[in-house]
Amino acid sequence: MIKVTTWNVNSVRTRESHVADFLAREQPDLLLLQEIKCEEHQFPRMAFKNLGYDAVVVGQKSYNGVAVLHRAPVEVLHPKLPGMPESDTHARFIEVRAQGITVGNLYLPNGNSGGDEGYSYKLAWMAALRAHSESLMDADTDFILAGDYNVCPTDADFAPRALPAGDALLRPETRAAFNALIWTGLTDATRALYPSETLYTFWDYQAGAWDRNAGLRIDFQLLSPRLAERLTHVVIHKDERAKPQPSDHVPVTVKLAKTA
DNA sequence: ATGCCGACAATCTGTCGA
Repeated sequence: MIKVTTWNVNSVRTRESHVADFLAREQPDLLLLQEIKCEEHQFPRMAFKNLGYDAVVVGQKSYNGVAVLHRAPVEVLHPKLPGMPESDTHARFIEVRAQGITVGNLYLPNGNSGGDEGYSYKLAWMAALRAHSESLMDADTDFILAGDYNVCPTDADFAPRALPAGDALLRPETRAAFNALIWTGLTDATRALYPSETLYTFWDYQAGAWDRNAGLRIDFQLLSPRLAERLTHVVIHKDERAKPQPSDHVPVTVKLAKTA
């Protein structure tokens, strides 16, 4: 069995105790973090090392940033998304190899800020992610692409009035790009096990979104075909959002059965 | 709800998030 969790923590330094509590309680093999909002030297390694977890970190000052916490050794395959230009300095992707699986941890651009340029960046990022998935499929790799996608793929993935019309998370071009990624052969783990339930992974801090359950489902674990066949459990750790000083996102865990 | 909350950098207000 392998257990992998993705979690946009909205600052790993602010959420250090929440992350430590989660590791101690849930013991995932891999914890994929997004929006750590710090540089690598600021990452609170010791708090997690004490629990038996090491970290590989791709950080930057103030914004973005991703990390993978792991108990067994991992190999870093890519510290940024293949296909994006060198000039792109956003810390949004890290891919590791662990326990016979390639795991891409991603923080996809929001696309609502920066005008046309900001939205074009989102679409370029999604096109590169799709191309990367195709290349992994062509190589017959077992892989997971997980993280904060900043996409509501269908109208079932956001609460009524939780987003304004025309938001970058639900524009037709955004959804088309997400579908194109899925159509490389990926399975949305949550929908594979819960095809028609109302499920969210994010609730805005504003406007009482949590109290009104005005949420979004934007955190996904997408599985390559053989891994999809091994999928046994998906857990959306909704209780994390009710804690004091929570992230606006909650963790999403998948469990995959051992290979036969 | 083109900003209600929250994090960050800077220094108190601006930017970003989704």
